[in-house]
Order: sequence, then C-alpha cells, then structure tokens
Amino acid sequence: MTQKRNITIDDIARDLGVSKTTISRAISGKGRIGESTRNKVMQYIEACNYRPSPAARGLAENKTYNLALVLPKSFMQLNIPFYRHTMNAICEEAFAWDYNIVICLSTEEFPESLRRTLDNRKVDGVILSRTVENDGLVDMLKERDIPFSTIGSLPPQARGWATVEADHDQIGGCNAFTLSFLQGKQEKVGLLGNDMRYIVNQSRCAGFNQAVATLKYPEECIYMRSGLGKPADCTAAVRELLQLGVRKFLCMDDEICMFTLTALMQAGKKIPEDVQIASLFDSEKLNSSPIGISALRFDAAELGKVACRELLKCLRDENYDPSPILGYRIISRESTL
Amino acid sequence: MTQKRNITIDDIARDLGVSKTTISRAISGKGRIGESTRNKVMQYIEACNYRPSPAARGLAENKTYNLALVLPKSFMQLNIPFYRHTMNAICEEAFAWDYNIVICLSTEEFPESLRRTLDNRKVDGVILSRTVENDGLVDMLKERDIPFSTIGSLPPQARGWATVEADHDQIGGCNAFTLSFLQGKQEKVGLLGNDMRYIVNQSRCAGFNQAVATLKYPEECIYMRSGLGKPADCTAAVRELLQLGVRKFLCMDDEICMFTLTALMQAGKKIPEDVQIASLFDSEKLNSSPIGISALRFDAAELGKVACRELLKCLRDENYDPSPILGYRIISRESTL
DNA sequence: GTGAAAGCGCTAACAG
DNA sequence: CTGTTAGCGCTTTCAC
Repeated sequence: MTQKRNITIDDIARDLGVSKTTISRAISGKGRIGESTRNKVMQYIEACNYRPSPAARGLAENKTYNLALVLPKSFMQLNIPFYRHTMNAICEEAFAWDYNIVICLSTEEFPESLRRTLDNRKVDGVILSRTVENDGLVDMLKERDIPFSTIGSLPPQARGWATVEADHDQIGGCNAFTLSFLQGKQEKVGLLGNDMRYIVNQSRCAGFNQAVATLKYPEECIYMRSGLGKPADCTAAVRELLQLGVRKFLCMDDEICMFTLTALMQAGKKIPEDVQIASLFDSEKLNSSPIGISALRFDAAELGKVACRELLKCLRDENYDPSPILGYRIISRESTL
Repeated sequence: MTQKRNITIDDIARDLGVSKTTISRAISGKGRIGESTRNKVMQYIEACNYRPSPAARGLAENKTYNLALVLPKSFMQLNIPFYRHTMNAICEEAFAWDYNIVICLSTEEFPESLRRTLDNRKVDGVILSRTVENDGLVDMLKERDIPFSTIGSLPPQARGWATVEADHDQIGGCNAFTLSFLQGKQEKVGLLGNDMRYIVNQSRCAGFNQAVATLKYPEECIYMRSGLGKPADCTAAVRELLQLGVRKFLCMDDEICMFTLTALMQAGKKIPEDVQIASLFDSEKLNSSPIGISALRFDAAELGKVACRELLKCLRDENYDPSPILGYRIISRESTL
C-alpha cells in the first residue's frame, strides 16, 4: 500500500500545472508568490501528505538540519540528572525548530565521535554539554569555524569563541547562597568539591570567595578541599575537617553533598545541631537524604533550551543572544536551620 | 585559513586527470578499478583530507546514514541505568559503522518526534529502546515499512514485525533464577512488579511460572502483585504479603526491589534470616542496598550493541540475525543465603 | 507573479 | 579497467 517512490516537488508541479519553482516558493515562503497559487499548492501538499526531502534541500542549501549534542561518556555510566534534563530540553527545542539532535559521545580524550561527525558534515552546529579547562573539543570547533553553543561558561582565554555561551549566574548565586549560609556567628567553614578543571566549579568557588571577602571571613576559618570524586576521598576530607573544628560544610555539587552527608552521619554528627551542610547545586539526588538539604537551584532544562534556541536563531540569521545568563533560587531546608 | 568551499569529487578528478566515476569507485570499493589508480586516488584524498558529502551521497543513494533511537521521555526524568547502557553501546556501534544516532523522545502518547523524523526521511532505520503491549509506534514503523529493531521482544501478535527483535533470554533466565530462589523448603513467595504492559515483565512472569510449575508449587503459596510503580503502593503490597505469611520476595526489577527492600526493613525484618529478597534484574541501583541482593544479570550494553549491529547489517544487505537472544548470569548475594 | 535552467556533490547504469 | 551521462530532489539566479 506504500507508494514505491516518494512524491517529489516535480510531481506536484506537473499535477498542478505550475513550475517547481513555484512549489518551492510556496513552501519556503521566500520570494514573491500569489496568494491564490500559494493556497492551491499548500492545499495539494496537505492532501497528498508531501514532505520535501531534507537530503535534497540539504544538498542545495548546504545544510543538514541536524545539531550535534556532545555528551561525555561518563553521562552513560553515571546517574547525572543535570545532563538528562538538559538533553531532554534540547531535544524538545530542536524538535520545535524541525531540527534533529545527533548524539556524540566525546570528550577531549576521545574526540573521534565528534570529529568524524564534523568531517562528514552531518550537522549544522554543535552543543557542548559542559565546559572544561583547555578543552580540545573547543579548539576543534573553533578551528573549523562551526557554530556551537556551550552549556556553561568557557574559561577566560576562550571567552567569546562560542557562538553562544549559556550559563546560570553561578557566581552571583554562589555568592548569595554563601552569604546566607555563613550568616550568624562566624564558624569554620569547609568548601568541598570535585574536579576543579570544570569551569562550573571554578565559578562556584569564585562566588564563594566573593562572599567570604564581603563578610571579611578570616582565611584561617576557610578550608577548601577538591578532587573528592571518590566517596573514600570525600569521607577522609570530612573527617579531617571535623577534626579541625569545621562546623559548616558547603558542597559544590549534589554528589559531593551526598558523600559528605554520609560521612557526617557516620561520624555521628547531628544535623543541623552539630554541623550544618548545604549544596551549591540542587538535584533529585538530594532527595535520598533523610534530612532536607539547603541548596542552590538552577534550572538545567531551561539552560539546555536556551543554549539550543539561541544557536538555532544564529543559524537562521536571526538576532540571538550570544551569552544568555539564567537566574537561580535559594532553597532553604532543615540542614541549615 | 579554512577553505571557503569544501573540496569535491570533481576537484580531485580534475587534479588527478581522471573521471569522477573513478574517484567514486576508489572510495566505495564498488566496481572494478586498477590497483595503481586506486592507490593514487586514496593517497591524494588522504593528502587533501577530502571527505565525501553525505548529503550528496544520501541524495543519490537515498540514504541518510543516520539511525533513530527512540527513547521514552521518562528516560530523561528518571534514573534508569538500562537505557543509559544500551544508548551508550548503540552510539558506539553506530560510530563503528560510520552511522550517526539521532534521538527521538517518543512514546505512544507522544509519537510526534519519531513521526516527523520519519516524515522528513532523516533516518534509514529505527531502534526502539523498549517494547510495550499494543505499541502505536510499532504500528507506525510497520506501516511505513521502515527497517527497525527492538530492544526486548515484541508481543505475540506483533512477532516478526521488526527487522530485528533482540532480547535477553528473559524466560529462561527467570525460570532458572526462580528455581534456585525457591529451592529448599517450600515457603510462600511473592512476585512483585510494576507495569505489566511492558513485555519484559510479561516474560519474567512467564519464566517464573515455568519454574513454579516445575516445582509443583501450590497456587495458594504464590502471590503476585503488579502496578507497584509508586513506593507507597509497593510498601502497601509488602505489608500485605508479610501479613499473609510470605517469606520470599521476588522483584521483577531493580527499582521495585529497592522499594521492597526499604519496606521490608521498615517492617523490622532481618534479611535473610526472617525473609529473603531477590531481583529479576540486576543493576547499579542495587548497590545502594546495605545488603547484597541476589539478582539476575543481563548485559544491557551488549543487547543495545547487537540490536544496532544486526539492523545495520540488514541495511547493508548483509546476512543478519533477526532475533538474537542473549544469555544471563545468576548473581548470588547475601539476601538469599 | 511565475518559469527555465543551472547547479549542489555523488552514484550508477551503460558504453568503450 | 575507465569514462560518459543521466539522474537524486530541491534551491536559486535570472529572465519574462
């Protein structure tokens, strides 16, 4: 029952007794065309359920109507809510523009997937799902001069390389959050984080530093520990800080926060009576905590959506915002009462 | 520094003083071509870093070199390790064949994403990441006669509709696992699951039933409860079964298993002394249990890989296995000692 | 406002 | 073994 050959623009032109140019114009809306002919064409198209071939259009226009979303392989191994939410939003936004998302599992260590996708000219633009220091992928994109947007800010030396650099107001948010976390009597505070090569961690750190500067917090009351990706490392750091008399634990992300919480509870600490804990990134992971954790909330989905949308606008030569900044919300829960 | 226009097959033909057909043949390997000319061409191509345009090739061959991976939106909201692992493997396999994966977030309730991708002829084939009863997506694929493979078996009435129907030996695995779980003295057993419209749950149930039949387990000792997607529902079911004297809890998947475990511990039961628990699906989620949970292990990544590979073989007109079945492993841990 | 014709870059008969 | 030629389906000058 399926027609062998797909119906083409020529078929329609013949059936309607007009030229294919006219059909093309009716569909694209470009060029001048009579209202009546246009309606006639659109109706016919609707009736026979015609769809232009993107391959042919792509060849003629030198476009693919595809965007690459670059995801680190670790996204596949670990449960990282942030990536899921951004990916979801990106797919939805792309759909709204009649674009498709192709997945590239690439990092600087394994750039092949993205590289070949670019070599093959399979996409019109790229979305980088995270930003890292000295990212070879960014260099690759810049060299080839292909439009791309980043989720998260680029490091200072690469500022402006991306077509779109979308981020939350990490610094402002972390500044405000730290300010409220540290209010009241001055106590020793620990800032715990994982990999500092991630720009996002650098920004959070910067926000924190702004806050302690404002508060004129003495340096000897501040303890920073990073590289705590493994639970054991985090536990060790927590033990050490407890020993040193730290009473406030600020975690750079949700995962570190859960590690820290576990370590704190193992140490027999009562929260918030004995010690306080909070996270600079809220996520559903914090839900598995027996106690509500105060956290800074960012809208991952919105960020993905914006990163995708502005890139698409650029590809369409519309006005776009090259560096959209999104807000934050401070969520207060029992852990800091 | 980037050459404005991409280098084409014609450029090479001209530079090398041969026809473009020759170039085409050298690249594709199809048709006869002299060893020496071929080398000459390949060398030149290598030197100038030429890549054929997939858009042009696609137009000529009526192919896209893209595959769609259909994922339920819930994948984006929930932490479901299975999807992550299959997706990872699928992307890798596609990469190995120089194909790209485009993501369609679609379910029967929201088929638009897949539908439009097909309407636009953006892909050569489709991979369905799960199978459900009466899936509208399957009908859509079959109607359009587009090659597709499923991860998981199709329901009986749709058997054979897919190009490739890849699955683990759910029935055999669940049979064997149940047999070993139920060994020893005959006790009341509960089978807990979520949505029975998923074919995978039906298969697991079938495997379980085979086992109890073999063991001549009396019907009044078997308690099945399904639709336990919400923790509260699961807890209620567990309470009820405990009341009824059930001592063995077999869970159809990792999530239900964690719910059940929590409910059991809340009820003050000691495992495995008081009650035993096991899961018909092993995953990293079970790691967050304080006690090792016996489980049936399937290799999600391998399944995704096979589903992708066999589909690709089919698209290349190579011999392929339309219904690959993968094995399982029984993992014994403390929960059933 | 509409049409003719020349591509876009590659594949695939069909000759030689 | 290699070249000629005619598309694939759509966009886009440039005339009319």
